[in-house]
Amino acid sequence: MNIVDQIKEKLKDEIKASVVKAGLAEEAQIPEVILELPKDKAHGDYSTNMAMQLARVAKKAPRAIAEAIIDNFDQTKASIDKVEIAGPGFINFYMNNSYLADLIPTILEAGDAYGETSFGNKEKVQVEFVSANPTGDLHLGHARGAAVGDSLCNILDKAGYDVSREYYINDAGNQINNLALSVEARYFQALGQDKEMPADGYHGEDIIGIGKKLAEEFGDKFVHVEEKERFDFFRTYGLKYEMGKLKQDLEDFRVPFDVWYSETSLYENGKIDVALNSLRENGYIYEEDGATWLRSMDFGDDKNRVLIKNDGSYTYLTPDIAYHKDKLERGFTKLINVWGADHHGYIPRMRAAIQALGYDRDALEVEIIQLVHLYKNGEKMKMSKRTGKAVTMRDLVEEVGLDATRYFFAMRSADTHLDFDLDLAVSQSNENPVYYAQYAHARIASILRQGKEQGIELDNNLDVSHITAEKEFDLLKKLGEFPQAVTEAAAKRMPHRITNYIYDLASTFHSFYNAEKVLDADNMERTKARLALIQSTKITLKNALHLIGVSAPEKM
RNA sequence: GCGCCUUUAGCUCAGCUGGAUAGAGCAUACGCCUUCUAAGCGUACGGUCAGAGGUUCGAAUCCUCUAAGGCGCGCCA
Repeated sequence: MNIVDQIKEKLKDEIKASVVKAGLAEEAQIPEVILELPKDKAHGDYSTNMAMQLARVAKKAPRAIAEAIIDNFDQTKASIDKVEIAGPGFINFYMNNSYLADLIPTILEAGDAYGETSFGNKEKVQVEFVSANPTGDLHLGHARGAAVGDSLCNILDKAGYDVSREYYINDAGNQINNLALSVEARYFQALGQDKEMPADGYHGEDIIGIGKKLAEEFGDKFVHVEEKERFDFFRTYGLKYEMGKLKQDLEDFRVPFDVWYSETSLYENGKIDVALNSLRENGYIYEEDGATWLRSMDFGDDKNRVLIKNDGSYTYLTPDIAYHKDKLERGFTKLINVWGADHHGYIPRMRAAIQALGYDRDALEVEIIQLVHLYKNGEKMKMSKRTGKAVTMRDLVEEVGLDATRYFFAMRSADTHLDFDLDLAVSQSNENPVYYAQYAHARIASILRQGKEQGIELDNNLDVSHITAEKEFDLLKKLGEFPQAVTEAAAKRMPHRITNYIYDLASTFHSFYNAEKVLDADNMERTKARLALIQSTKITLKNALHLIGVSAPEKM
């Protein structure tokens, strides 16, 4: 628990004590003390609505209750300068903020670890995201899912969860056969021969590339090979090629995975059969019209679902159920799936399946990523996977830059439709907030460099009592909020909270920078204290930026 | 038809557990570099929180209904 939390706890305890002392309510009747950070500075550093909450229990007017509370309040117990009653019955606390300076050594010592909390209690959480079919390039929607998923994992990790990041490889279904046929067609075409693309073929440029590559490497060798063998080769080759590209693209996007989970492996090790048997034993399976069905309606789905088609093959759902069963058997108590909006209808059946397997349906949580629309020259760009005209993640990063792309995706709440204005993101103007945040970091780095050149070193027994200016305390307060920002972003699964925090912190620093000078040869004590303050800011800013996969440059 | 998401300043979006006068950025207007990075800071302008009811000390926030836009509703994945 850091200094800020400690002060808040003291304040809460003293509020409760005052309520009891004033005879307003029994201890058990007191609701949890809510401390807010007032938006308006004139309302103090913290405020509570306790008096309003107690109005019913105490049968008194809120302002009278507030009077009674502060009459019994011991200010010395929580570093308080002044207490006031305001508005309908708010109690505003004005803190003696000198305690905040103690944050500096805490942050300097914690370094990269600053912001870590034990909120998650090491709970085993599995996050599955991206999981795009290996049949083409990653497009914008995947990029958003990758950015949000990765940021979420980083945040959960920081908040004390035990996180596994996983990618489910759909390497078994029909789409892979279509991939093989598409590769085959492109190969023939590269050789100048006529070959039509399959009806559900993949028209991406990457597949054309594979065809050319194979033609160059093998010439017309596969034209003369038997069809079955040829198909198998193209299937294996195409899959390997696509997966390799996919992994590279994600790595370049700063999105690492702990586990790449193959759908095919579920066929090979019999886990699908095990899952089906389990469902059957539990009595949630029946046969009809030559197919095998799951009674998902028993658990809130609006239809029952086919597991085995009348041609004997599985639907997409079946191996996925086996995969989720496997996740739970590996000891994860929370499964978070990050899905595109076009899959949201899939949630009830997956939840139902988990329940039918005998697990808690709420173990599965699905974060839906809404669609991304790309705008260029003020016009919406058409995106079609079929014609292969979709803008790929790689194109986007190349054009916009990695940091800006990651920041842009992390900036918005995932459940809103995102209009990605390409012209705006590409422009190196200050409209792009990533520069704003990075600039703050680079500015700090520059001051620290110059301090060093002037021979000013940070010593360990620094005296923080020279922190006295209002802008300094504003900055400290913001630094102290970081652990809570991480906790809240984790609890609510909202990475964009971190981006908001970053922006706030950068803004607070820029404001400080313009008001106060750090390096001052005439006041070496204060200079040292301020160097420590901005070093703390640098650490916090960098930690926060890394949570959303954005770099913190030393120079700009 | 049913389900999910969205609707807040001219534009793009925040808004925490229901809290005080709803906030940023961009755009517009005006200030601030002989001084640590002006990719910055400051001031001003800008609002029927889609609409209507309800809950209560108090609603952008919770509930119901309506409207608009998006997505989904396969023995596709």
